[in-house]
Amino acid sequence: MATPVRVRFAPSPTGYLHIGGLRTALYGWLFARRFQGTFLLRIEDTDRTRYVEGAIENLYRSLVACGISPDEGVVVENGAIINRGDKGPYLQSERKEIHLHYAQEMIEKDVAYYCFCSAERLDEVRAQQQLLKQPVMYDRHCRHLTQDEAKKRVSDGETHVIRLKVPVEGSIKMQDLIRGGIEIAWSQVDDQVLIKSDGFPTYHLAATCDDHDMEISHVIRGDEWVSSLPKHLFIYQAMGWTAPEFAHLPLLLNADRSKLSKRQGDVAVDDYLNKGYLPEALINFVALLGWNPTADREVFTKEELATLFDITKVNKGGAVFNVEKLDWLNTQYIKALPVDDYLARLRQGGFMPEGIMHERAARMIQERLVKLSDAVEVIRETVECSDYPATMLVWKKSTQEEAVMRLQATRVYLAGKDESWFGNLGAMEEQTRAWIVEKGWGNGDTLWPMRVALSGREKSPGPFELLFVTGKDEGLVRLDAALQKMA
RNA sequence: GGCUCCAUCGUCUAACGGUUAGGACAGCGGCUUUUCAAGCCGUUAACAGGGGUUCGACUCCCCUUGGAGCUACCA
Repeated sequence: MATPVRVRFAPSPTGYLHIGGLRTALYGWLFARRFQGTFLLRIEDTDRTRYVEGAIENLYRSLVACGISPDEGVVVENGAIINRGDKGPYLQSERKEIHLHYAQEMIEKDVAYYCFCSAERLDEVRAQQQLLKQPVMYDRHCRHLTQDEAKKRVSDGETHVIRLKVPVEGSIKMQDLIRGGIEIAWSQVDDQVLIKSDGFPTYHLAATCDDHDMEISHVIRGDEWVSSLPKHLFIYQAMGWTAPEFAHLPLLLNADRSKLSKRQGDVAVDDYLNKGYLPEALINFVALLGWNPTADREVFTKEELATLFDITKVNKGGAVFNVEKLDWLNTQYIKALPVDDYLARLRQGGFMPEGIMHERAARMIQERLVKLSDAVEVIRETVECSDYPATMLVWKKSTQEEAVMRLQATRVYLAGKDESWFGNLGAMEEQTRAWIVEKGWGNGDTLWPMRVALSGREKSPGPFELLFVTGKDEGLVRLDAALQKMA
């Protein structure tokens, strides 16, 4: 590839990073990595009415947490939003003058015009068109004003916008990396507003000019933009610029196949991270929504994905965000975590109370966690011995007498062991099983009462895991309590 | 309403004219087993419908149906 690959992720600072945004960003990142290109972050904040305080920081933090931080563009350092790179500024609101300049240039080239129509008039036109079931678009009332007249009204201070003067006839054939060819008739394309009456640009002008100025080689964005592609292409052509390549990503869907939205589950990346989904798992999962590198593998690091990524193989249809598969993936990732890393993440997420028993419990449950936040409850259940009826101590195929007898023997057996013996799960289990065999007992009639005595629960981790967690002293205390219950 | 796009198991997907349509999640069954979870093994389940093109269509074309997006001085 001759020109360097430069891809941007350009969200609006209207809240948190949406899961769909994460995938868009990820595909951009993967694409950039695949071709040793640059991944940059631009903030599209031209709509001042929708700006949310702190949103940029949140967006950035989420990207970094997922390991796809930008190489260039807007970055947050020590809490401050700064521009990194020589194609800035990367905050669109700081480019207002540049956009205005381009818009005026377009007026000179006669591919844009001033429009003085009031919001009321526009509403009326729209209502009328809807009533007649006609295509709803601007009626081009001001398109035929002479430039001199229009300029005079502008200099007289009349409020105005600048609109794109798109062709009225023929059609445009466009190429999309994912969809292939798309053709749209110009009769279907509106004279879109480029500069709003407040002087700020709309997305169409700002994104197009900025992509050009920032030398973006590939525009990777959501599906919702395909229908405005003609306008963007027209701007490139009118300005004499070389257009980048485009790739429009299919949408992420709710279970009912509607556009992924709040309501049916969380949509903010933060929500998932806070619940203890590992960023690696989230990335892996989201990458596979709409694309798959092989026929027989599911678990990939993002570096592996980057070497395999082929944007032309991305699916055209939308993909349902299926949390169950995310859960499974997350379990895989948690299990694969080195213990220290695992414990550190539990602490960091506030999912593990301090205390030796809690830490031991955390080690024991690593395999059974779906997400880190589940640890809170599972640790508690593993550490605490809840109250229970004496009858629970009796195994289904056994009797109370036998349970008492086994528990007594077990107590004596365990009392004879060193504290350190309880720290080696493997040996503990092996030796105890051998001891049971030696006694001629059954696993069920011995281990069941032991496990219930240690946990107070019908369902719990195994007796050896529990002993590992309680240690010698607490273990004996619980056995005594059980014996007491049956006395 | 108009325009554009999309369509393989319930879900995510593989297939790039010739396969018994493959994998994964979920489900179901079994093994293991002191319970639960995990694990292991097995299994149910799909080419939306109709026309073409072709010796041969999941793959190409058309129509129908269904779905989605857009249709703002929001992005």
